[in-house]
Amino acid sequence: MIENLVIVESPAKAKTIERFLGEAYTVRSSFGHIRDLAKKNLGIDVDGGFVPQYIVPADKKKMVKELKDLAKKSNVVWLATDEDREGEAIAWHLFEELGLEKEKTRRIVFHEITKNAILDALKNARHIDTDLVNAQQARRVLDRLVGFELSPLLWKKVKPSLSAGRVQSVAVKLIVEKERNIQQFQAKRYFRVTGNFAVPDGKGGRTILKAELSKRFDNLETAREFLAICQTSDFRVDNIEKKPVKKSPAAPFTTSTLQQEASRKLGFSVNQTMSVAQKLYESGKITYMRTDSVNLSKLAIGTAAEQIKEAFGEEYHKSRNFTTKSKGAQEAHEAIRPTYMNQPSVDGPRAEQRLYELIWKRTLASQMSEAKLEKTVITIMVSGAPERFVASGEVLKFDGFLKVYMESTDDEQEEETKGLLPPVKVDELLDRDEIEATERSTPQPARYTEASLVKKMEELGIGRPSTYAPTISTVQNREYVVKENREGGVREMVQLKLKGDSIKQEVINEKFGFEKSKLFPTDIGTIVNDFLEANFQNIMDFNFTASVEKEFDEIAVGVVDWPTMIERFYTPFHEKVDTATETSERSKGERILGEDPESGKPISVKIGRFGPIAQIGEASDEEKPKFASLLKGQSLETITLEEVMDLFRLPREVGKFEDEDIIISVGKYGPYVRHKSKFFSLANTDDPYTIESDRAIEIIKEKRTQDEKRNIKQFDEEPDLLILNGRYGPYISFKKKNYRIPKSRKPEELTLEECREIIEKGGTKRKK
DNA sequence: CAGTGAGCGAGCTTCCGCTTGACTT
Repeated sequence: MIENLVIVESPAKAKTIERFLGEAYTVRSSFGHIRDLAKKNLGIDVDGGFVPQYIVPADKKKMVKELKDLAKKSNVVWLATDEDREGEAIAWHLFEELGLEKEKTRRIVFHEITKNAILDALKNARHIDTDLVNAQQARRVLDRLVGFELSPLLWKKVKPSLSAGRVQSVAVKLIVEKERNIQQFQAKRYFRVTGNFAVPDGKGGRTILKAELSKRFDNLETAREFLAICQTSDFRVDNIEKKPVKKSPAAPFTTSTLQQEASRKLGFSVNQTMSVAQKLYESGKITYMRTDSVNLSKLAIGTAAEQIKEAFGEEYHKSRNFTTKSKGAQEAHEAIRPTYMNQPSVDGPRAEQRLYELIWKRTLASQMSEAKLEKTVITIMVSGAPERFVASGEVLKFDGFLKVYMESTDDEQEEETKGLLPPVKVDELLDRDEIEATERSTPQPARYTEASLVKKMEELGIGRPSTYAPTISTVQNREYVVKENREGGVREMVQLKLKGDSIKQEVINEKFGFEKSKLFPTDIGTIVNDFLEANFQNIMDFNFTASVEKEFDEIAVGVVDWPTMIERFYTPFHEKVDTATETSERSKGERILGEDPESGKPISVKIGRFGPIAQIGEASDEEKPKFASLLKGQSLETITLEEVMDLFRLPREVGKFEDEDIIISVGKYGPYVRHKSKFFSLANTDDPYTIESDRAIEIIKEKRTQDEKRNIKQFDEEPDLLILNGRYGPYISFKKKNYRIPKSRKPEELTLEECREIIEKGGTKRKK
């Protein structure tokens, strides 16, 4: 017999709790949800009042049976799943599936994994909250209905295997809309004027006071006029204003803010952040990493305080409690923090060390004093013009939390570092050193990174901490969105410089528009988005989730009956699905761009069977149309007639090498050189339209030497058998199959006999 | 691994939110 069986969601949590509770308690985990809707026929009896059909997935059966056996032998079963909608539902599914008896079952919750919190929870047991469970059932059923009715519609109207859903479709919409904003964006040019003034530094030397003109000029003429006035003007200090400024630390990490900061400071993808955090959590170094709470336990606040006072002194400490601002936060856990605040660093892989350090610093800083700065603003009058120059500087009076941590921003605008300003007095006349008017361009809207998309989704209340990373993977796996780098362009900017008595004009080449690891919509993503927008406006509305969440809340407090709410949503929704099935055309994103000057046939672009293509002529023509695939980075929406005509210039023959033709073309994996029926990829910097034979031969030779390095060894008597160097180290390749080489052997010393032996044994087999 | 773009039809794809493994040759 077992006295007490406690069931939590996570095995790492189970281990910790078992330690706190002692021998009278057996602690197990459910590994999240144990049941889900059946996949066949929606898994919902729509006509019978939306009755869900739950099943235990195959990979959970063994675990559920084990729990069931343990539960039978237990006097009391404590359901200690998370205190939120999903956690309550997991408790209920456990109750149902394990066949628990009400008198022997207790529902308990805790928000932090500390001994006191757990002991406290045991004293405050309650029953399962059926209303809250119903709110979860409504959420689950709604998501299934939306996902499993919209996706098949897309298979019919766009392309097989596509998907749509309450969360992913809105995430794609954000990216599509951003791209369109950028396409429509009209940059404005303007002139920014800066002045350098020489000031005695009080030690016999001179120092420079940098200031910016409060006005920007729209064009070169007005900027030049102003500089001409400056030529003969005096510059006098008009006003000096000093004021104290305080900076406060950011709240401790949630999943979303951790993903953002790890992206900005460490360059991690959201997936990478989560898997590294998972490792830290499993080894007991940090608290749970999927959370929307900024709350810290009393224990953490206490140990942080000790740590701060000891390391930096009393004046650096300020205890704070943060409250969450994010929509729909359920706060079932603590913020993400180190388990032990007195450990500034940990052992382990570099990525774990770095992420841990980030978490430690952020948590510590959140309990530290504000930084105190003194901000100084100096205004300078120009005798010949009404405009004024303004110089501003900041001096750190007390560093406070900045001693350990400073939050980064997504803003890419270069902020000039402003330090201490030189000592000047009101009415002092300044020596003009140099005045510059530099042409600038208003910045285009910033494309999303993975992390900034998560931030936006959190703001809209779309998705949960456990789904941000998987959703971002889904939209990329479906090829709605691609993450990539894109080359920018170069533009000419005019600069005017007034130095001494002369004004010089110069043209500067400025790079712009370079994008690194940004999210771009694909043609399919755009077409699916437009199709959904045209037919399901309500689901694509950014407020859809927020408004259904309100209804789930009403179910959770018992005001609304859940099948009624679902019925209200489903009836009009299903009608729209039916209408779209019958009336909408297949969406191919077709655009007609013009006529082929040679044949007079129409030139168009659309989505073909294998992706975006350009086409000359129509399928109904006597002669078959000519086709060419679009290149990477080109899109149906923005490609021009000129660019399409270029596509038909491939494949090109550029010459001969070793008596065989060299052919340039573009395939599924980008531009390539073909020679002796072998393929060689072009580099990013090579242009398939202009590349000549010399460069093509160079590419062929480069690839050949590379292949030699890949080949470790081969045998004349058995040409099919190769010892190669691959992604996971050396291996044997034989008749299209690969075999692992035992670690104890040096690959270059293997004989043919030994290789055959390894093949015979089948290498190391995959374990099942 | 790279060229394709006819047509038919069977069988399959898909959601969100909880959780961890698996593991490449």
